[in-house]
Amino acid sequence: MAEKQGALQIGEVAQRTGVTQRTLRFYEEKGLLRPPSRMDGGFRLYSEEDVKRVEHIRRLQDLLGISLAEIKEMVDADEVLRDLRSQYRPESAITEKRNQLEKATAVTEAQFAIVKQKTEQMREMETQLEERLRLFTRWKQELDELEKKAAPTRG
Amino acid sequence: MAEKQGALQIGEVAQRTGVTQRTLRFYEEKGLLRPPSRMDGGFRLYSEEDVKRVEHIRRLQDLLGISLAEIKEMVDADEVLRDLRSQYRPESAITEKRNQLEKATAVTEAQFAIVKQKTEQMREMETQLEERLRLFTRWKQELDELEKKAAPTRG
DNA sequence: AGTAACCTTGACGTTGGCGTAAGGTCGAAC
DNA sequence: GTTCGACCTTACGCCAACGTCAAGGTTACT
Repeated sequence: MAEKQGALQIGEVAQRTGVTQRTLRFYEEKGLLRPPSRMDGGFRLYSEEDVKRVEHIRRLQDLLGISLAEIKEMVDADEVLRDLRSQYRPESAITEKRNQLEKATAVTEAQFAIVKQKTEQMREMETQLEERLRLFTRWKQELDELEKKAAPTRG
Repeated sequence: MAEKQGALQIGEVAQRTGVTQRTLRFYEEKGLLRPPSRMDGGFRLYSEEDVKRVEHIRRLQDLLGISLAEIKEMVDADEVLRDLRSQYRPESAITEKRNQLEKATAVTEAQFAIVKQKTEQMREMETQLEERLRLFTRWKQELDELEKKAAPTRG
């Protein structure tokens, strides 16, 4: 029997996600990744879900440019989400579920607000740059005409 | 005679931009801000343009989440832009101007590409979060109905 | 001329996000 | 049963982006 079906060692995860092994252990240390299962010898065994998680973390880092502490909060919210999804059957403790759901909603709404605002500002910056590019091409044309006047039909 | 009309000391700039004086000196040190003029005693005197610049730097930091080194490149490009704008008269050295213009265009296009890509990804993230929120509200409704069935018309 | 508020440079401290050995263990193959 | 690459923990190192004194000079006002 294999340790686990289709489990990945840290090296493979590192390759596939583009981060270093150090980074993976670091994320685990900081609570961004749940401690993965281990082989008998102690080697870490990651799942495909873990890979997705790492990619998600990196996207947040790259796009939002926020700290790992903040990312941890977001990712913890995702964890709540998974919990809700998995044990959606047991009808016990409905009020607790509702609480979790409320909390997850709140966190997600906060994220959404941030992302929305940033998206808007990004759009503004985009149009600004676009305008600048147009300005440049106009200037180039002006330069062209200046040169024509200065040296008309030479050669 | 005032040292300069409407010039600002470092404290005022700090207040207006929301950064510390240390940060302003730091940016100057790193070449992100041109060394401002000084009073006789050595006090820094900033212009309104400098204020805009600081705000721009912070926007880039916040929105794009990139390093100050990268921001410096962008801001340097802006400087070229200003140069072009100001000495747009002298018709000497047209080819040099064209060169600068080409360079500025290239840099701006690179920035634009980055910003465009990030904007797109942000939009994706935005819609993902939106969907998640919808999912949550659906779940809440389901919970409501579950409760109705479990305890019908009580009280 | 005194003084409070503001500024100067210099230098060391801090925090986040990892990098990089050092020394030992594990796993598979030969 | 040894070899060898992948992995383990521990721990110190490093850079960016400032924070935080310290010791003094400047300005403006009275």
